[in-house]
Amino acid sequence: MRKKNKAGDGEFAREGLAGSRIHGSIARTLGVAIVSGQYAPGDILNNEIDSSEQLQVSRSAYREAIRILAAKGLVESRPKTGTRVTDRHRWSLLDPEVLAWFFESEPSEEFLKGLYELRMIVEPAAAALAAERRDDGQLERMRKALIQMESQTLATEAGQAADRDFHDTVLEATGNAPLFTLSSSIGAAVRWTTIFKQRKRELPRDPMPDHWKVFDAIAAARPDQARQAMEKLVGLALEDTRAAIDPKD
Amino acid sequence: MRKKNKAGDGEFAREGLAGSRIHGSIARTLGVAIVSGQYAPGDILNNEIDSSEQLQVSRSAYREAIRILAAKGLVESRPKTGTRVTDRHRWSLLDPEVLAWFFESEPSEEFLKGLYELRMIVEPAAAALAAERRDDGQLERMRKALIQMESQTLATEAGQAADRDFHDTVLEATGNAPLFTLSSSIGAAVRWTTIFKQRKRELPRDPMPDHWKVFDAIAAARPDQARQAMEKLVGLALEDTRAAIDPKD
DNA sequence: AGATCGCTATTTGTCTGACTAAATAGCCAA
DNA sequence: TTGGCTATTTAGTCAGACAAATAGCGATCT
Repeated sequence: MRKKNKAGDGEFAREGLAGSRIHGSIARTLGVAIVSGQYAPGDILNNEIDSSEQLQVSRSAYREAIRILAAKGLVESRPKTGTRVTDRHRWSLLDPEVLAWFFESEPSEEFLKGLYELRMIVEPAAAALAAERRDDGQLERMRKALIQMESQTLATEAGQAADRDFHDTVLEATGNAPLFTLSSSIGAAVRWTTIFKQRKRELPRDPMPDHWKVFDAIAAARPDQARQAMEKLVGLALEDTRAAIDPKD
Repeated sequence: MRKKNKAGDGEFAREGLAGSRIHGSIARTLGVAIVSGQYAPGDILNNEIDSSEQLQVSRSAYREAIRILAAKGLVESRPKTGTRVTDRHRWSLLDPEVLAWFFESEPSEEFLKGLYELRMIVEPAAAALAAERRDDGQLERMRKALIQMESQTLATEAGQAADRDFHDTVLEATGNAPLFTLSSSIGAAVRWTTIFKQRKRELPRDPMPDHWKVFDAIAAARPDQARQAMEKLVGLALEDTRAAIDPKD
C-alpha cells in the first residue's frame, strides 16, 4: 500500500549522501527538530505507531531511528511514559552527527562561542603536546595539508578539507586517544564555522601565516611556542567569526 | 520456542540496572567486546541472522543494538559487506556508555593516562571560567557537595557521587554547553579512577584540602587561583592513580 | 590479454502484524 | 486517607517475508 516512495510524498529529506537509509534520515529529521528547539526537553514524542504512520515508515525503521537518538543522549524511552526529549546537559553535543544537526539550522551565537572557547582550551594544549610527541609521518602530513590549503585556499572544498586535516593531525600527534576523539568535533566546528564566515563576508583574512607558525613550532619541538601560536590562530578565527555574525563590525 | 529466558541460558548479562532492555544489553555486550579488543577494527561481525540466533534474540533486537553501536561510531553497516568494526579514531571515546564499557574490562594504562591528560587540560581552564561566571546557586551546590564528600569520604558511594557533583558543577558553572558535555565523560573518568584507586590501596590521601582550595578560589572569583588549584588537584589525583597501578611505588 | 558490462548471491534494510512486559493512573476497598 | 489491585497505555520483542544495494564473478566485447 505504501511501498513506493514516489516523488513528493517524503516528509523527511533522504537526498543527502549521508543517512541514505531510512532510519538514518528519520534520526536526522528528528535530531534537527530537537536540537533546533522544535521539541523542548521534557516534551514527549507521539507514540511509535502514530509517529511511524505520520512519517510513512514502518515502526521498526522508526524505532531504529529512536535508538540512534537515544544513543546520542537526545531522547529517552520508557514503556507507558513514551519517548521524551532529555535535558540538554545529557546531549552528546560533541558527537559529529549531533554537531551537524546543530549547524543545519542556524545555531545560536552562544553555541558558536562555546565551541570556540572549547577550541581555545583544547587546541593550544594539544599543539604543545604535539610539539613533544609528533613523529615524522605526522609532521609530513601537516606540511602537506598546509601546502594544499595554501594552493587551494579556503574557498574550495579541498582547501577546507586540508585545513581540517591539519587540525586533525595536530590532535592525533598528541598520542592521546581521548583527546583525539575531539578532533571530529573540532573538525566539524572548523568546517561549519568556515562555512559561516564564507557566507557572510568574503576571504576575511589570509590564515596561512598563523598556520605556518604553529607548524614551525611543532616541527621545532617547541611546546610553549606551539601553544602560543595556536592560541593566536584560534583567537583570530574567533574574531573573524564574531565579526561575520555581529554586523556592528 | 525460545520465549522464556530461563536461568543460565543467557549469553549476555542483563542483570545490571542499566541496559535492562535486550537491545541495550546486546549493545553493551558487543561494545565491551569491541573496546576490549576482542573484535579488532576492520573485523566483520557475523551476519544478522547468525548473530541474533547465537545470542538467542530476535533479529530486530539485534539490529537495534547495532544501531546503538553505529551511533557511537564503533561499527559501520553496509549491505553485502556486513557490519564491520570501525577504526579506533572514529569511536566516541568520551561517550559515557563507551567509557563504561572500557572500564568493564581493565582499561590500558595508556588510556587512563590519556583521560587524566584530558582532565588536566580541561578542568583547570573550566575552573578559571567558573570563577568568572558562577552564580550563587552553583556556588551553593559546590559547597554542599564538598561538605557531603567530607562527611561521607570517598569510600562511600554517596561520597563519590558528591565528588562527581562538585566537578560537574564546576563544568556547568562555565556556562559553556559544549564544555559541559565533557562533564559526563570527566565524571565517568573520576568515578572509575576512584574505583581503581580504592581497589589497589586504601585511602591514598585526604582529597579535601585541595578541593576546598578550588572552591575558595571560585567563590572569591579569582580565575588564576582557581586554575592553579584545580591543576594541583588533578595532578595529585593522577599521581595517586599512577602509584596505584604501577607497583614500583 | 585486458577492460567492461551485467548477472547473481549475499547481506543489510524495510515492512507487517502479533504478542509480551513494564509502568502508570485510577479505582476500589479497607 | 491510604493502600493495594487492576485496567490501560506504551515501548519492547518476536517472527517471517520481501526489497534494495552491492561486491564479486563471469561472460562478453574490444
